[in-house]
Amino acid sequence: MNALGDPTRRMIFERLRRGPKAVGELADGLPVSRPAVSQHLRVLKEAGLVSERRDGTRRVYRVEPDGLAGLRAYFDRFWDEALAAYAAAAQTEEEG
Amino acid sequence: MNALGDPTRRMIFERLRRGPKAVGELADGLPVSRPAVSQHLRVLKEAGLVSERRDGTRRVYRVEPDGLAGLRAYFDRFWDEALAAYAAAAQTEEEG
DNA sequence: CCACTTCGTAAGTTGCCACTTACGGTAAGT
DNA sequence: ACTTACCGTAAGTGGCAACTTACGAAGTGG
Repeated sequence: MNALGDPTRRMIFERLRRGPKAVGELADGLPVSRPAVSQHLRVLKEAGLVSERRDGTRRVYRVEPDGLAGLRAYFDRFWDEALAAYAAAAQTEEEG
Repeated sequence: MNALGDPTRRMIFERLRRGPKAVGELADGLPVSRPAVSQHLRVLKEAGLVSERRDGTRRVYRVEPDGLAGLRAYFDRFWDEALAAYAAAAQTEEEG
């Protein structure tokens, strides 16, 4: 969650959702240098949102479904609770 | 999305999902001062995640369902695309 | 009218983090 | 062995944002 706070990191993550990409590929078209992308990928990796596969001298990164599922679960739970609280408040107001 | 990057702001938002709360209420129990909470609430408000209602000298904040729905939609779309890309990659590998 | 509560904002400071450049390491080709 | 491609990391810097304190505005009650 903290990991997706940075806009650049979100761009990287969004590019990765289309499919696996190497670091250089990701850096092309992004307004930051390749090392910067590399550092962002480390953060995303530590957050469990991406994983890495070595392919020769290249490192191919891809979205990690489990990490993404965690985020989804977080928001689903949030959604449910918020909606329940909302309904409860509306009913309380109706009764009062 | 940027708005939920900060941990303190997430705490505030999570407290708000249980139901509406005033600024002072939110600040109690949080490790930051009341003005800090107020500033965070402004950010959340500009992001469309919370809304404000005046009640005497108090300002009661609550989660804005539309904003929350936007986040949910973002992740749903992300989830779908990532999964589709994943399935496509798996099939390509199977064929190859 | 005055005291009290609740809050937003202004101003200033500090710490962090996103970024760059420079470097070293590993794999593949010739 | 040499070169080239691709990448992670170290080191250093700048800017931003999260925080504090201080203050003023708006509402309520005696």
